Amino acid sequence: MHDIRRIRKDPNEIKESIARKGFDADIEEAVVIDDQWRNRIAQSERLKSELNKASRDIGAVKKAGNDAAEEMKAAKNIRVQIAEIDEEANIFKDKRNSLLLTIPAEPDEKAPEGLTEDQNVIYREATQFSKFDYKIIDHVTLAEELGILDMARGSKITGTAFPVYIGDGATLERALINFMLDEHVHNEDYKEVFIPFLVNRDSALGTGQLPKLEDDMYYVGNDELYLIPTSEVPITNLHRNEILNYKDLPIKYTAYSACFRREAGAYGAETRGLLRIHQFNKVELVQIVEPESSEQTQLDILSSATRLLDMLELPYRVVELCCGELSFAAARCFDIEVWSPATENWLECSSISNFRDFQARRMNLRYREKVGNKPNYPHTLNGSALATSRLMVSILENYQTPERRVRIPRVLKPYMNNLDQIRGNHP
RNA sequence: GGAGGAUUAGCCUAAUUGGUAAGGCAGCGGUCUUGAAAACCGCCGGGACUGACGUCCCUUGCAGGUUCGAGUCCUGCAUCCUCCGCCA
Repeated sequence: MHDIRRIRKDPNEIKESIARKGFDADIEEAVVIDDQWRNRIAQSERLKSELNKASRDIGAVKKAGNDAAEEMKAAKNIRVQIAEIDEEANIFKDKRNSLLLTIPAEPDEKAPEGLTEDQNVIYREATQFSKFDYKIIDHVTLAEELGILDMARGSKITGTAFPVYIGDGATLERALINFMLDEHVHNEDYKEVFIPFLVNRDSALGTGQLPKLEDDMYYVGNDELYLIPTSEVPITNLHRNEILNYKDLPIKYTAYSACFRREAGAYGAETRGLLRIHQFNKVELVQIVEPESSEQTQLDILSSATRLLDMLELPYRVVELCCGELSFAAARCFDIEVWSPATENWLECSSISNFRDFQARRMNLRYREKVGNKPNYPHTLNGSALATSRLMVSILENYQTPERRVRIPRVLKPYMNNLDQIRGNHP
């Protein structure tokens, strides 16, 4: 949520800024409503001051054994006035806040201009491609042939685009997750957390999934809970409504979670097999840092993620999103894309975002630079490192042999009982 | 799910029949000291207004209610503890 004081100072600054994202918002209206709120609050506080004084006087009169009926009557009158004014104040406050909650984060100065995908910028050119002198078949055909993936049964037990991994496929999925977590925890200094996969409404509002993405989340009505679309939501919200000590920063968390996305309206060729599924696995990195260091932190997270792809020896490139492609809460974002040789497509397997103070403000997350100082908003960042489903696609295709087997990437072998190849049903 | 108890600022602990949150520890700044400790002084939940000094409002798990006035009384909810029930 944006700083209403800043908006009041210069409504056009934010208006122009979010226009880079292709957004428009009635910011003047928010200021008008805020004026109304301020007006009521000032009145209310003046009356409360009067009431407090009157009450203390009544106490003194009664203690002295005198009658205070008149004074009590007057005081009651003040209370009634306060109730009326507070009610109005709350209406204005709610109205102002729900308006503010629909205004997206401002893009970073460095975010490239543009509103559509083709205006994204290649931030880092593709790494070395594998050369094949035989035909590579696509991941679904191969995986189902090998018997390590079963889309049809997933569809039977749950619905379309809920994959079932079987045998070495299931082990490979688990190997990827464990490999990535181990790297972040043991070869970097992230703290591992295991979080709930359902969150309440306040959490989803805090990181900015709500109100905009309501239709993209699975909602459990009985308990008013949302299935998480990413572990960013529970992890970042761990410190919602807290005031952190500057000595605690940076906070670095990593977690595995299943992620659930309804992907409303998304069907077609791009959804084939594991390309776009309703439940997938992801290892996430989240950092809470002081504002001055967030730009560097985002690059750090980017290299933590690309390091995994280097180790997995998969071809990838890094794309920086233009303003219009940035998510609601993001100020700047890098996507990492792995190569699918069968379809000759780039597949997004990571998104690394700097939210600056946008999420912190929404969730009232603050830190104190020094004792006695006013609390300040930290910057929050996160990045997938990495989402497994498209890695799986890329592994199945890039590590495919002429015999239609799949070699196991070197770094994953220890996690696969030193298995060399997935042979599946092939001899 | 049921019964009983608990929740006061980072931690610990007070507050008479309802009278407007007292204190300790830790922490930070200062005086003193060669340095440190001790001692002493100040700060030590959030917010609004103000150039500043300050003034005011809110805060006893959360949300309501009763009252001139609520940590205290009433209702609902949450969390924790104990016991019972259920359960991978």
